[in-house]
Amino acid sequence: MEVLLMKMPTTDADIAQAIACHQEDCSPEAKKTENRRKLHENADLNSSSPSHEDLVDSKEEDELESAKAEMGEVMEENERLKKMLEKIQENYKSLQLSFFEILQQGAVKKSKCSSISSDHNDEPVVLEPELVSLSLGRTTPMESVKDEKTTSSIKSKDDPEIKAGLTLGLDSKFQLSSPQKSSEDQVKEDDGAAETWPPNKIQKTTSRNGDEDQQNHVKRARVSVRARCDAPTMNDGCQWRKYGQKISKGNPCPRAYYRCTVASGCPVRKQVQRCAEDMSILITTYEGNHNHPLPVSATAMASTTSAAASMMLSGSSTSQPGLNGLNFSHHDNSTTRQFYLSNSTSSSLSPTITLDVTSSPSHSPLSSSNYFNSFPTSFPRFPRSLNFSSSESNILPAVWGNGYPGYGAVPYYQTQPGNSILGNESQNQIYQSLPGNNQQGGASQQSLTETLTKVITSDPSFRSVIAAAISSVVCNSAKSEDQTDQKAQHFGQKLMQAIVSQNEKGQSSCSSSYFNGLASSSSQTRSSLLQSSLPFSILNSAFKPASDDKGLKN
DNA sequence: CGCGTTTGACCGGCGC
DNA sequence: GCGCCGGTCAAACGCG
Repeated sequence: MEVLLMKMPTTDADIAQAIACHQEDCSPEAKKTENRRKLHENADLNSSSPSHEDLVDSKEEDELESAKAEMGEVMEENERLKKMLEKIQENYKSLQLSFFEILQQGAVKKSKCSSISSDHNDEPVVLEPELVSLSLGRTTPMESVKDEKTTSSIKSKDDPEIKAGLTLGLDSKFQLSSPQKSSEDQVKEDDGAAETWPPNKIQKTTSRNGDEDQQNHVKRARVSVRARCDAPTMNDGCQWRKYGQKISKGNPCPRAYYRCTVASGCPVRKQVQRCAEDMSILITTYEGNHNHPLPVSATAMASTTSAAASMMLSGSSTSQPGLNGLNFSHHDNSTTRQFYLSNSTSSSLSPTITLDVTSSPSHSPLSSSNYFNSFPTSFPRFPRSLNFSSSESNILPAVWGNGYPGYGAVPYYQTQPGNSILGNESQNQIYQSLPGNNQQGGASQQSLTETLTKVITSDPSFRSVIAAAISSVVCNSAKSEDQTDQKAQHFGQKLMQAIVSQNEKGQSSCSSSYFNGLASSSSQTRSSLLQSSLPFSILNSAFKPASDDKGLKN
């Protein structure tokens, strides 16, 4: 049983090995041999005192009897253990089968759902069977359709979103726009369709099932990026239009609401707000997925946020208590990286993952822990946070922060006294050196891309995040017999290997070890692990043929 | 004139 | 039921 306690057998080979080990250690044959050896030793010793021969004989017989009895017991126990092992093995297999059945059922539902949606919207809607697993215990696709129907009937104003194929609204459909994609044809990052972003729309839906309602809430993932930034907004490569501003409670700085205007009907929104305790920190919260091709420079940010969201959702998509609530934390030489996975049953309507790309925590008045504690008003439980506070990522916000003069309000570095204490001259230099009328400026965006690339390749946490997202594609592809998917799978595996090797070369991190742990398992174990612990739809659009999105408007 | 921002009103959820 | 709060809308306004 020690074997079982130490390591659950995950494959048939493991189980067989466990049984073999157990037999080797505790088999009656082994015991018998041992007893015989002992008896022989005793006999040798006793032979030196023939006067006690009779006594010895009777003793030997007694010992023999007791040994036999002991052997019998051991054999019985061994049999019991064998049976237990077999039972466990059977249970494991049946559970595995059930799991895959659930996945397949989800796929069928999703397909039906998509077809219904396409009928409803008069727009071709891409079937995304890969997204199926995401609804694992979270939400049913049908419910999403219900949401959209309700929405469309209640709020016809937002029809563009719906017409654009905005069905199956799942915020969880954060998808990574891969570098390949951006370098190629800029296929649609996401049929983004999948967003029913405005929370009130979802909230409007009268869910008959509280559980499903909760599931919807859980799926509404946000990615919040904390960055030192002088500009009113970060230049993430997208075009944004401000549609509102509010003074939120507990923060003297107004929160600005932006909507993506790259394509009409794009459901992506972002909220921009200065950190109350450090005006130099800009908190940008992204929600939703773009339903249009993104500029090259925008794919970097989209990829980052999508991958981060995928990590978070990978935690929320499983109901294992061991995963949710985990606090992965690692300390390297100079920085602390933290990855909080909150309980999936969090009361927070929008689980948020935070990418902290501010300078080193020691430079910021907000240490990571303080930062987390500063959240309770909006996210009462544990916000999920990826803290990329490191010196090398320090320049990132500056690049993001070159801003859109045409979009932003009065720059905060002019109006906010707090910014006068910014000790980040390099940021200002970068910002000021950028062309004033640059909106999709090549230079700045190139530098953004380069910076992001730097960060991604230098930060093991980032790599892990992306690796996790990639792995989801690999898993999806593994289930598909489609040749394209197999290619994608092959590519994903290569990429994973590359990332893992990068991680191994670099500093150790919790995230990387997390990923390495997955990668170092046997392939069978790994695939099952990944399937059970990671989101399955994060990256799919990245490998989707561009034609898949041709039905979308814009 | 078109486009984007501003800003007060409005809406819905949530807690008491 | 009421008030608070976050989020959105849309008319008014400004700018090029």
